[in-house]
Amino acid sequence: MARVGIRDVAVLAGVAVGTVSNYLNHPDRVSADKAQRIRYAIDSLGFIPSNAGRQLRLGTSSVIGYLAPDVSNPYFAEIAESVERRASERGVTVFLANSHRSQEREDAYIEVFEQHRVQGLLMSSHVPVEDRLARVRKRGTPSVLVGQRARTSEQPSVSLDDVSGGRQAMSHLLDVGARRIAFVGGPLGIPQVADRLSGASDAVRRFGAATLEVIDQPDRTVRGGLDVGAALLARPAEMRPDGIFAVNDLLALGIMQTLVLGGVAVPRDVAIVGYDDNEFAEASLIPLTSIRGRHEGFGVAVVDLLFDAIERREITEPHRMFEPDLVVRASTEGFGGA
Amino acid sequence: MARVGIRDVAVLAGVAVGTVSNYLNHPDRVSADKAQRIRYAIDSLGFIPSNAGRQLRLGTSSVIGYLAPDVSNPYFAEIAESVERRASERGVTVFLANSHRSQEREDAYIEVFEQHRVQGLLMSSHVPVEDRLARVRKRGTPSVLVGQRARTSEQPSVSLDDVSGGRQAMSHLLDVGARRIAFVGGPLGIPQVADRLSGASDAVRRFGAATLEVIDQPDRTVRGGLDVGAALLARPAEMRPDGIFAVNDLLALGIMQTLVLGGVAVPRDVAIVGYDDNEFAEASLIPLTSIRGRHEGFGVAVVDLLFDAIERREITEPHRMFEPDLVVRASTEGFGGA
DNA sequence: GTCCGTCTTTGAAACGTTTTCACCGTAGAT
DNA sequence: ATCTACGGTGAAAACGTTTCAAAGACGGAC
Repeated sequence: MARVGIRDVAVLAGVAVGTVSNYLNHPDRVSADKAQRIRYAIDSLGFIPSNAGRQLRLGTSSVIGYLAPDVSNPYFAEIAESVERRASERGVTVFLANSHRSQEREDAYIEVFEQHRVQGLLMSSHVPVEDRLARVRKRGTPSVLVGQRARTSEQPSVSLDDVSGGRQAMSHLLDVGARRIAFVGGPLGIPQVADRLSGASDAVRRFGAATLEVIDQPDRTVRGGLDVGAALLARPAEMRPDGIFAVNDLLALGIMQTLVLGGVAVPRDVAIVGYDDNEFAEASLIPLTSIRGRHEGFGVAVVDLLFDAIERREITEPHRMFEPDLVVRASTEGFGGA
Repeated sequence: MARVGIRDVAVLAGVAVGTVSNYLNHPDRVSADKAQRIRYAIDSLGFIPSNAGRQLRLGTSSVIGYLAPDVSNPYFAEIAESVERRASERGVTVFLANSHRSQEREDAYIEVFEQHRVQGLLMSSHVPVEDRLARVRKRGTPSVLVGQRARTSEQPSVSLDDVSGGRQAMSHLLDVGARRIAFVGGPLGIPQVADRLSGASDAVRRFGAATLEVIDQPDRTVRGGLDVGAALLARPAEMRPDGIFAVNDLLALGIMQTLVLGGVAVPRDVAIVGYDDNEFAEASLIPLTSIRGRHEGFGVAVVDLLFDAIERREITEPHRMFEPDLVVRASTEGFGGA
C-alpha cells in the first residue's frame, strides 16, 4: 500500500506535477479540462497531500498548538473551544495536548510542537513558563500565555484579572454579612491562586471588621473539597467560618456537599462563593455564586494576539486582561436567614 | 531568524550531516568526542529537528490523533486521558481535536490528520462513521472507533456494552419500586442512545408490570435536563413518572435540580438514574446513582488495538466491549419513603 | 503574414532529514 | 611489515511538495 503522491496523480491525469500543485493551490491558473482530469485522478487514487512535503517546502504548517494542564477541566475546555472557533475562522487548525500537570510532559509536548513547526503555541500552565517560552520564541515559535499574566513584556499573554476576581468574591461575602471568612485553595505558589487570595485579603483589609483564614488545599477538585468540608465539620460549630471563598467551583461544590449533608445550612449558616462559574455551579441543587470570566472573548483575543506575533506585527498591548464578573446565586443569597 | 537545520549543526561541530543524524538516531555509532561537540552545537544553536524532514524520509510520524465530539465532556476527557497515558508508555504522542458535533469539522479534522500522516486515528462520534473510516483505512491510515461498537468487522472498535448498561439501570429502578418510568435522551438515531434504550425497554418487558415512557431530548446537557424537568413539573403530579433513567449524568442532574427546587422529593417521590458516572454525579448534593464504564481500561485497549492495526498484526477480536457497572447512590436509595 | 501579449503548462531546483554505501584509519593477528 | 576486521565517517540520493523561470499555445492587432 505505497502512499499515493502528487506524482501519481500527475501521471494518471496526464499532466505535469507542477500543474497538479497549481490545481491545489492556485486553482485559477489551471484550465477547466485539466482541472477535471486532475480532480478525477485525485478522487480515484484517494490522494491526500502530504503535509510533510508541503511543510518542508514552505517552512511552516497551518497548525497551532494549545497545551493545557488538563483539557477535561471545564475551565480549559471552554478556552480550547473558543480558541478553536476563532482559529477555524482564521483558517488554521488547533491541535490540543494535555500536559497533565507534569512539567516533564509539558516540556515533551512543547518540543513535539516545535518539531512539527507549528505556527505558534498557546499555553496554559500552573507554573511559571516565561523562561521556557522565551527559549522557544528565540528558536522561532511565537506563543501566547493563556490564563496567566506573563511577567515579561516580551511574552504576550491573555488572562483574567484574578486580583479583581478575588476582591469581588470577598466583597460580596462581606456584603451579605459574613465576618469569619475562609479562603480555600492552593498551592499558594500558583499565580492564579495567589492573585485571588491577594484580592480577597485586600478586600478584607479595607473592610476591617472581619477575619480571613487561609485553608491550603492543593487538590483543587471535588474530592479536595470533600476533604476540606469534612475537616470543617469536625470543628465545633462556633469555630467554623461563616463565609467560604473557594478558589474554584469544583472545590466549592465538594465543600458544599459535605457541609449540607453534615447539617450545615447553606447559605443560612455559611455563604459559599466559587470561581470560574462552570456548568455545574449553576446546575447544583443549591446554585453556586461564582466569579465568571467571559472566556468566549478569550478565543478571539488569544488567537489574534498570536497572529500578531506570528506576523511580527507591532504588539502594542502584550498583556490583555479580562475583568471577571460576580454571578450571585443561592449559595450566598439569604445568608444569616435574611 | 532563519531556522537552524542539521546542516548548521554539522558545520559548527565540524562534522558531516550524516554524523549528526547518527548522533540523533543511533547514538552508539558515534564516538564520544564528536558526540560532545555535536551536543554543544545543538545546544548553542537551539536546534530542533524538523519533523517534516524526518517524516518525509521515513514516511510516517510518531503521532496518533484522537478526534472527539467534545473533549470538554468529562466522558471523552476521561478517555482522552487514559489514551494519552497508554500512548506515552508506547512512545507516541497524541494530538486531540474537537469536532464539536459537526460532521463538517469531523471530516476536516480527519483530513488534517491524514495530511499529517498520523500513524493511526482514534475516533469518537455521535454518528456512524464506519464508511468514512473505511476510506481512510484504504488510503493507509488505520483507526479504532472509540465508545461505539463498529458495525463492520474490518473496523476495530472499543466500546461499552450500552445495552447491558441500559438494562442494569432500568432493573435497578424496578428493584427499588418504580413503575411509571421515563427514559430521557436522544436523538434515538445515536447508537449509544438507542442501545441504552433498547436495554432499558428489554428490562421493562421482562418485568411486565411497569410502563416505559420515552422523552426525546436531543440536548444532552444540564440545560437540556432543566427543560425536561420544567416540562415534568408542569404536569399534574399523578402524571409524573416515579422513576427516571437519563441517558447521561448531565441530563439527570439538570432534571433533578428542577424537580427538587419545584418541590418534588428525590428519591422519595421519584428515583433518578444517570449514565457515565462523571465527577459531578458523586458530588451532587443528592449523589446520583449512575452507570459507570471503567474508562481507565479503555486507554490500554484502544491504543493496543490501534497498534495491532498499525503493525498489521492479526486482529482476532476487533470489537472489544467493556461491561459497565451500576453505582448506587442517594438518588435512588429510599424511593417511596422506604 | 508577423508580431506581441496573455494565459497555461512544464521541468527543475529546493526544502531538511535519514539512510546507504563506500571509504578511511586503527588495532590486532600473522 | 603486511593483512584483515572493524568501527567511525562522509558524500550523495531519496522522500513529496511548491515555486520559479522559461517555454508553449493561442488570439488579436497591425
